[in-house]
Amino acid sequence: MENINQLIGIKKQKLQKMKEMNVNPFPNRCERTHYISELLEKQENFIENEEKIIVVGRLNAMRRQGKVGFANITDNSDKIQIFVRKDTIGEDNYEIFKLFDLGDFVQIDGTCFKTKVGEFSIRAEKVTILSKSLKPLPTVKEKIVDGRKQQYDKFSNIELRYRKRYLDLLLNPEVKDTFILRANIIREIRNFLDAKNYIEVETPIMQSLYGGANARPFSTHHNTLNIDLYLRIALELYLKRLIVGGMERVYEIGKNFRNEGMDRTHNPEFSMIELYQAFADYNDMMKITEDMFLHIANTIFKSDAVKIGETEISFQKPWLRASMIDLIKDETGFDASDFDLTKIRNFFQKHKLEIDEKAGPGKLIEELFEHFVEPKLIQPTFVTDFPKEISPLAKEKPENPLLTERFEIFINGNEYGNAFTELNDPIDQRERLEAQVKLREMGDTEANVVDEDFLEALEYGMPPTGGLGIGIDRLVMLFTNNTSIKEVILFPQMKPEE
RNA sequence: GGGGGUGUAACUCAGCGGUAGAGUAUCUGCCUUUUAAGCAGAGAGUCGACGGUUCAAAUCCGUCCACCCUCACCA
Repeated sequence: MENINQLIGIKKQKLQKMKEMNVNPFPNRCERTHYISELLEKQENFIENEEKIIVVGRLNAMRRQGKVGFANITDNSDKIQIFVRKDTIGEDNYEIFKLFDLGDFVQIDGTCFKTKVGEFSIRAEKVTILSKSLKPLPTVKEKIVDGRKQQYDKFSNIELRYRKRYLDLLLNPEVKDTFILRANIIREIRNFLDAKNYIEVETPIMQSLYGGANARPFSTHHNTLNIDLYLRIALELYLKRLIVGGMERVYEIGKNFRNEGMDRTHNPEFSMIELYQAFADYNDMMKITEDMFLHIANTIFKSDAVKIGETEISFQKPWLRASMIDLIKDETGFDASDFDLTKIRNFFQKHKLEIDEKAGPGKLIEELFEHFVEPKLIQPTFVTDFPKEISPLAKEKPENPLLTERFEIFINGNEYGNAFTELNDPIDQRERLEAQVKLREMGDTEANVVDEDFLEALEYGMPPTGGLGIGIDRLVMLFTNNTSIKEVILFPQMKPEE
């Protein structure tokens, strides 16, 4: 502790010296004629014209040698070496230069040239402090070995990286790349849907009733209204109201909040896209899913596939499609199609799996799927026909009332999305939600609640509709080859320090 | 919640019962084309927190905290 204060003290002294020299260490304005990347792209031009240029950036390396010095500065576009010579910039300005620290933001006026060893650089004619850094940035040194960048003392402490993401972004360029990719992926989702005449909407995050998923909510309180509110756990029920309202194609990209455990694939607040299309069903949602993933892969990665470790995941159509019950049968030989609870429980016992006594056959079938099948679904797969018992918002299959027209998307052993032919029969919907309430009374804290306003909307009439939800964070993980959700969320949830 | 791991200087790490170490960063000196600049020197630490064992604890033991991995729970 003493030490860091000492380092800060030294920097404050330099700041004080600048003030004594009548130099404002935090000026209000600066100038810039070029981004660094613009100089690098047309190096020869800038050298030949001897054009006066001005760049701004953060100082991230300094090699001073007597009356001359080299430094590297970085802006949002790239980095460049600057060459500062006492004879050129003058004695007073050189005194300022000597007070520069790593981490300072500076403005460099000068011209471009190549050094003796051939590095494209800026010969400074004037250096200006733009913002003095008081806390020492961790130092990461780089060296190019055989054309590859070798880093030394990389800023790699995971906890520090997440808690101080600004340092992570600054010191680990690949982290910034991940979040740029995230932004691009979301943009391409929008482009894809906008081109199909979907309307992007925003629905309430604070809701007096929550629904649309099985999850425990966060709750809060509105003082003026004096009511308790919940943070949404899904977008679903409000988007369906819009379908009732005649918006035939809608989507929303936004955060959901679930008051549950956290791990490599779960953050309490996470981003989802949900889209709904009137006069469509879950088959249409499969097509949209395939096309959307392909669109992202094609536009951003110029490819139909991504590589995860040694595995290549191909998004080429058509993806595999198989029903949950068939997949279980293929994998284990067990036929659960009759939903015989005793038979299913016996199968659980045979495999020494823990049985949830309160669970019905549908829930247990899902558990069998998760245990035996899910990890093996590597290539993109639509797992279809979920038990009705665990799908309270999905329409049942006409030929089998135990099942629904629902699918989930599985890739590389993980779930990426959920979709169904939406239940639009208000009487059936009421029964399903009331069944959920019974589950809640039996202690299931994640069961749905009855949303009378939503049911009323259905009573006015909702057209046949297909709906689809995809986890944005996991999608980004997939496309950026990350195994932790914290790597794709800028500020993941952390316990407070101290 | 169970199991395993990590926590030492601003950063990256070594040390694992006997006076707290290295590299980088910082400071001082020398140095007008360096690039992980160099050379010489200096300063910098409640060894995550609190207890215990011991003549002696960064090191052994216990409790707690944070983070990571994993299983369970959960989308």
